[in-house]
Amino acid sequence: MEFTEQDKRKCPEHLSTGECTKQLLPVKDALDILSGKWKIQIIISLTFGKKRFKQIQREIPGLTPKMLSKELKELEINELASRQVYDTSPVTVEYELTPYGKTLKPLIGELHKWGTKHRKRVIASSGRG
Amino acid sequence: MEFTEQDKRKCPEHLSTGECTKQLLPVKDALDILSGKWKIQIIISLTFGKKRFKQIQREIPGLTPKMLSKELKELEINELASRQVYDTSPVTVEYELTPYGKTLKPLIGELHKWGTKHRKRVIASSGRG
DNA sequence: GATACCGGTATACTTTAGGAAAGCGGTATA
DNA sequence: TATACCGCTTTCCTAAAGTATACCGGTATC
Repeated sequence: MEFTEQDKRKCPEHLSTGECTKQLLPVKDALDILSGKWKIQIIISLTFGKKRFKQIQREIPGLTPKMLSKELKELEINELASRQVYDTSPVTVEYELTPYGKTLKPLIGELHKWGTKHRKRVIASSGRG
Repeated sequence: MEFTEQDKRKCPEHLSTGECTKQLLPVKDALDILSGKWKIQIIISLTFGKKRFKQIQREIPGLTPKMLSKELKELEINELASRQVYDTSPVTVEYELTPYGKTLKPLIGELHKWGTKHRKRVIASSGRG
């Protein structure tokens, strides 16, 4: 049996491949920055205002200092969060979303929106099942 | 030195913690489904229409059959994609986004939007640095 | 002097994600 | 008979992500 003609009708590979790869890169960039178990949780925590190290850790259950430290460094490198050291003793350190970091809000909003709907859907269907 | 009063002014923990954890769960749900190296790429590929197994693999460079198979199964379980088997021989299998899967489009749109801006920003600053 | 807070680091470990390569039954093609 | 396509699965392995635990200098509290 011959599939070639069928393929062209059902799966217009020649039309999609170029567009597809063009879409891929920026989406991957965004996910690189947001993925990982803790990063978004930290960002969300910071959307509610300045926070100190231990304070973030207390807000996010299970987060170890090693992970928090590592993630905060990455957020700093990507200029999404800033670190302020106050010359008190012992030192006070505050983390804050940068204006650039705040540009993530619509995206997080969409994640929240879709996640909420999905949650309802899953709960509803598990109730039935 | 006393930090307690300062803390209350700068870091209103009592105001944010409840809200923060409320935001966390749905966002984590959404990321659970989208994170991983291939899932979004596969979803994007499917937004351009029905695709066959090998066709998806060809469109996404580096994607092994093992990974594709695994990710497609997860997409099916989450009802984001559907699998259609045609009784030809050898068998023809087509994957397609479900209507529910298509509800991800705005979210992917935001990922794309932010990713694109970020990309420009990074390229611009690496040019300066 | 013991304890507890702060903002982390260091070390060692486990777990997970992902990659490489081969192979399966079935069919068609040379 | 050999090769190549389809839609996968299996096995083995590495690298990265994440966890557990202890610790550091400094200060304040009991």
